[in-house]
Amino acid sequence: MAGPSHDHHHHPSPPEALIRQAEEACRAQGVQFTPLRRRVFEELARSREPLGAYDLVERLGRERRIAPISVYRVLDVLIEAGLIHRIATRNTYLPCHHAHDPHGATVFLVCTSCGVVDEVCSPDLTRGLDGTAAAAGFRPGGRAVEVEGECASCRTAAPG
Amino acid sequence: MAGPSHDHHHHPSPPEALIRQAEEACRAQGVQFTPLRRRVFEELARSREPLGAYDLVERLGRERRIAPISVYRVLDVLIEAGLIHRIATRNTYLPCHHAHDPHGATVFLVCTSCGVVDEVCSPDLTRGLDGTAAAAGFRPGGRAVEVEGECASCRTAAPG
DNA sequence: CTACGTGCTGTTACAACGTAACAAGTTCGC
DNA sequence: GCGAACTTGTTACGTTGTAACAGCACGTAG
Repeated sequence: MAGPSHDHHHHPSPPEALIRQAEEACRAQGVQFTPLRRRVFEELARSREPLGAYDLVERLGRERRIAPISVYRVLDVLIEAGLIHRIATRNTYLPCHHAHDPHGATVFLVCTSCGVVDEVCSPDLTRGLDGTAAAAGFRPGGRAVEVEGECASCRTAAPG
Repeated sequence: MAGPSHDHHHHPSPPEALIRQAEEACRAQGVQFTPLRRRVFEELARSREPLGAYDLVERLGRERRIAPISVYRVLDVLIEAGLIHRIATRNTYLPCHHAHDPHGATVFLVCTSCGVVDEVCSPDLTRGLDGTAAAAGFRPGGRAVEVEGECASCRTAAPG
């Protein structure tokens, strides 16, 4: 694992850029970027950490009461359109930070200390994952992988 | 990825063997293998698929009413002792099928069709995962990875 | 034997997460 | 206008997970 690698973790995009990209992606896919969907996406884009569905209910509800079901419906649409991801180990959601290689695996590095999630892609990992799955005769669907641990900032801040 | 591989998916152990191993592991760790804990583990060991906490509540409750909290407490202990795993994407639990290399990653191949979960280890994958995490300055904790897809049986049964 | 600590389970009530069913408003094309 | 497709609102409910406290079993010190 020495030498140059294609691994890279994203440089976090500013919320405005993310929102513009989301709007554009919706137009390209023929998906409506309604006010409610925009508001949900904005909250996720502006949050440092992933948010739970009820976090969104609360934040949107400060302007006008929104039912949980409405938030869940919006989240489903945004996931379907590839604009956000769901972190299953945390029941939280975060905006997608880069166009994904459809043939690559996505890894979410979830920091158990500060809660921040880094979204990375790796050809090495994709190979390892595909090889492992193939050896078991398994055909992976979306290969979204979540790994919990301690992020770089937290490691240096609180050495263990 | 051609040629011999160390990848292997487990040959499912009979429930009795699993239970004996669990009992032994408890003794070795100084953890009590109480009747309730045994019953929970037995249900998991005898099930073809992972079970949810409330599945266990129902199954154990056929003999005598058991509260959800009791089941959750037992599950926590068994997880802590390394005897079972939790599948976060499904909110279900399954017995651990092999002693884990503490330096290796574990992958759960979750079949979206039949629900069966295969637990595999792979040096290739471990390398890919460690490389990816290292590139981001991330120190992985338990590297449990869940991948959804279609298992070998379901692929041949219902070709897509 | 009593008294106390520790660990496991029971009981009750509740919090958090997620969804079903149906009504109503909007947009678009005919 | 009229209907079709889509979006959101409203109400109620189902599922998953936890808090707080009581009781019981067991060992051990006095």
